[in-house]
Amino acid sequence: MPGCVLQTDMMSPIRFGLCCLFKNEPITFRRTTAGFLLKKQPREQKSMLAALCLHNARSLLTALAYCRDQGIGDFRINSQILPLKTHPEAGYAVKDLAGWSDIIDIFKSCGAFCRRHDLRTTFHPDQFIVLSSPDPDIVQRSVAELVYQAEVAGWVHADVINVHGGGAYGDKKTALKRLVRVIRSLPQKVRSRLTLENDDRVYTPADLLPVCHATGVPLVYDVHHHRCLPDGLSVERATQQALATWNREPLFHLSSPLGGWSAGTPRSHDDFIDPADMPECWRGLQMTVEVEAKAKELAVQELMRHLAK
DNA sequence: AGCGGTCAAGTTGAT
DNA sequence: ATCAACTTGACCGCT
Repeated sequence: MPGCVLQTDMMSPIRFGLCCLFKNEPITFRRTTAGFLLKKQPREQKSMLAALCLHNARSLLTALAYCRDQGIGDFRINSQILPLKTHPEAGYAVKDLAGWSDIIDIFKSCGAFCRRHDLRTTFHPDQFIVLSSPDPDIVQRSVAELVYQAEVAGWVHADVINVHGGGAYGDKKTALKRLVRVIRSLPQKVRSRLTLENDDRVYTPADLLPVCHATGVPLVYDVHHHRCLPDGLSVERATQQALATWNREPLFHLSSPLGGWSAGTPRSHDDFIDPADMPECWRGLQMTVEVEAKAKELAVQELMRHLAK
C-alpha cells in the first residue's frame, strides 16, 4: 500500500528498530574482500573503495527514509558501512578516497535527517571486537575498530556502539576487571556511545550490571540471550535493572528462536517475532527495541501491526 | 545467470 | 584436534 503510513497515535510508545539489512526492499549495502582488493593496483583499490563507500552512504540515507515512511524509529548500521576500514593491509583513511568530502557530506545528511525525523541509529561491532582479552594486540585492534565506528557515529548522530563482554578465559572475574579498565581508557567519542549487551554463552545481565555501574556504560538487555543463558534474574527484574543503567533512551534486543523454544537450536533466530516472546513488562515503556529477525523489515512491520491491534 | 567456496578479525562448546 | 556458530550473508570466480 504505497503512501500508507502508520498513525503515531495507534503505535506503541516503543520505538522498533531494523537491523542492518532489508529482506524485500531494494536497498543494499556493498562490500568487498581484502584478497580481491589487494590484487588490484593501489589506484584502483582506492577508486573501488570510494565507490563502495559512496554507495553505502547513499543507501543509508535511502534506508533511513524508508524507516521514517514506515514508522520504524531505529536502524542498526552495518559495521562494514565503510568496507575493510580497519583491515591491517587494506585499511584506509576516508580522506584518501576520491570524493571523500561528498561521502562525509552524505553521512552528515543522514545525521540531519535523523534529527529532523526523530530517528535513532546504532552500531553493533561484531564478535571480533573483544575488550576483555588478555592479549593487548586484540584489545588494541578492537579499540581501533570502535574508533572508526565512533567517527561515523559522529557524522550520523548515532548514540550507541554496542558490544558484548567477550571471552571469559576460564576466569570471568578477572576478565571483567580487564573490561572495566579498558572501558575507562577509551577515547571519549567511543566511551560516550559504548553499551554492553548480555550474550548467550558467557556474560549474563547479572555479570554485566556491576560493570555498567562501575563505568556508567548502559546495558542493552537482550531477552532472547537471557532466556538462552539465564542467571537467576527474572525477565522483569533484568528489565528494571537494565533500564536504570540508561542516561538516554534505553535500547533492548528482541528475537525469537528458530523453530520455537523446544527445537534443537533455540539460539538461532527465526524469520519473524513470535509476539509471545515480547515480555509483557516491556509494553508501554519508552524505549528502543531492535528486532533481530531474518525477515528484517517484514518482521518489524508484522510485530508493529500486531501490537497496534 | 547461477552456484559454491570463501571471507580479517575471537571465543566457546560440540564433535 | 577440528569446526560450526555467533551474525548481517555477500562477494568473487568459475562454469
